[in-house]
Amino acid sequence: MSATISHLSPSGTPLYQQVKRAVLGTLASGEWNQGEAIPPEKMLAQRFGVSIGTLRKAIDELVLENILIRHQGRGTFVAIHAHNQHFFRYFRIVRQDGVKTYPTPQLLSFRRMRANGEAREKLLLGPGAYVFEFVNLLTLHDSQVMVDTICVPEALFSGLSEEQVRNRPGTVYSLYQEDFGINVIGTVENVRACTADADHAGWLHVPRETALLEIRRLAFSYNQQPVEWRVSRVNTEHYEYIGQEHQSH
Amino acid sequence: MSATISHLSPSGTPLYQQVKRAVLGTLASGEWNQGEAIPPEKMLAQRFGVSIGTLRKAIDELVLENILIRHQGRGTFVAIHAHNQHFFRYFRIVRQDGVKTYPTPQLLSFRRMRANGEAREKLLLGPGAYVFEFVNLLTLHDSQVMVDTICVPEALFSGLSEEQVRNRPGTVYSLYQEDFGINVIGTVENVRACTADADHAGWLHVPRETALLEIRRLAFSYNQQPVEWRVSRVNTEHYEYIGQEHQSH
DNA sequence: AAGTGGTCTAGACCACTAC
DNA sequence: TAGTGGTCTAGACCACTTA
Repeated sequence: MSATISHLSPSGTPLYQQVKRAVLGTLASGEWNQGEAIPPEKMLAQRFGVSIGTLRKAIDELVLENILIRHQGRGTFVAIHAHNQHFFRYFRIVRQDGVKTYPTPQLLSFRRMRANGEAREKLLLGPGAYVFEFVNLLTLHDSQVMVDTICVPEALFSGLSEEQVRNRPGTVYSLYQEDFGINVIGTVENVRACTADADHAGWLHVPRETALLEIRRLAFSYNQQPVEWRVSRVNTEHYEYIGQEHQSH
Repeated sequence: MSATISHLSPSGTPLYQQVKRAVLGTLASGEWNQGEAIPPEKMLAQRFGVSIGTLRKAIDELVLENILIRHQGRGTFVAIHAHNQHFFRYFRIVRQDGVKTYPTPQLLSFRRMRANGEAREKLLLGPGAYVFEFVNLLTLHDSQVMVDTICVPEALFSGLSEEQVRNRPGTVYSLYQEDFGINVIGTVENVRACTADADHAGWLHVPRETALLEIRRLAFSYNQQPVEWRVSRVNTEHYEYIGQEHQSH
C-alpha cells in the first residue's frame, strides 16, 4: 500500500526520520496490532525503499521510545505498554526501602461530568465537554497509600462504564488499550506537596491536613494526543516517588 | 598509546561496547580534558582498529548518556555537565505556569562533620568518615522557594572551604568540576512530602508544619561513584517539581 | 577549501528462535 | 533448517563550521 519514500529529502528531513514517521503512521492506521510482530527488517526496508541500515536507524528510535520491542531471532513487536514489564515505568511509588510491589486498586467513585477548567486545558477540550472521572484507592503491602483521581474525555472513551472500570482484569492503561484502542506511550508528571482533605484523610487513614505528595500526570498517545489527566495523592510516610533517574553504565 | 581492540570478541561482548569502554577509560585517564574536542571519528576508528560505523555506535551511546557532545562540523566534545545548557537537567523546579528561571543561591551554613547514618550509606562511607555539609537557600523570582542541604565526602573534596562555596562563580557542580575534577554525570532522586521545621519555616517564610516537597538526591560520577548526597525542601505553593517525562516526538 | 560530524548504502556474518 | 534481529564493514556523499 504505502509508496516508496522519496530519496531527495524534499523537506530537508533525514530519510530515517521519514521512515520513522511512516512506521508511526502505519502503527496508527492499525495495520499492525498490539503485541504482534511487524514485518521483518528486510521486508520493511524494501517496502520503504531504503537500505537496512536506514530502516534500522528508524526502528532504533521507536524502540528507544518504547513503541516497538525487538527480540533477536523472533521479530519486532508492537509494544503493549500496559504489560507487566512496563508497569513500573508508569507506577513510580516504591517503599522507602526500595521494594517495589504491585498495587491493589479499589474503585471509590465513578461519574460522567463536565470537565473543569484544568482538565479542559490539559486534555485540550472545548467548553462544556464531558469527561469520565473516577477515583481509585491503591493498597500496597496491605496499607492504603495512594488515591488516583482520573479524568478521561468522553469523546475518546465513549460508553465507558463503572462496571468496565471496576471489573477490568489488568491496569487502567490496558483497559484503555484493549477496550478503546488507546495506547498510552508517554506521560508528563509534575509534583507538589499538598495536605489531606477530609476525603483523602479517610481513605488514607491519616489526620486531616497531613502532608501528602501530589502527582499531576498528563498521559499521551501516539500523536501527542492527551488522553488522560490524573491527580494522585500519596501518603509518603513509608513510600516515596521515584523522580528523575539518569545514569551511565 | 592504546592498542587495537581485538576483533574476536573474546569476552563475547560486542566490539562497539569494547570501544565504548576504551573511550570511557581514556576519558577517565584525563587524556582528553573537559570541554575540549576528542580526536575526529576517522582517527579514533583507526586508533581502535574498527570501522567508522562501529566507532560511531560507541560514541552514540556516550552522547546519549551526556558524556560526550557532538557538534556537526566542529567535533565531538567532552561534556561539561555544569554548563548552563545542562542546568535544567539537574534543577527541576519550575513555576507552576511552567516558567523556568535560574535560582539565586545564598549560603546559610557550612561545616565539617562526621557523616550521619544515611549519608554514610548513600555515599558508601565508613563509620566516622567526615563530610562537608552546607545549606543553600535558593531564591526564584524574588521569593525564597527551596533549601538545599548538601553533603559531600571530605575524602573527595579535601580542603573545601566555606569561602570557596560562598564565592563560587557558577553552580555547585561546576565548583566540583573545576576545583576538584569531579564530574557529576547522573543522579537518582526520590521525592516525599514533609513538613517545615522551625529552620525551614524561617528560611522559606512559611508557618511551621507547612507541607513541603522533599527531594532526596544522590549524585554520581563516572564509575557510579557517589559524590554528593543532597536533601532539598521546596515550598510548592507556586512552584513544582518536574518528574518523569517520556514522550515520543 | 579543508575538516568535522550526519546520513546512507549494500552487503557480510553472527546469535538466537522456532519448527 | 530457515528466519529473525544484532553486529560490522568500507566506503560514498551531504551539511555544517572554520578560516
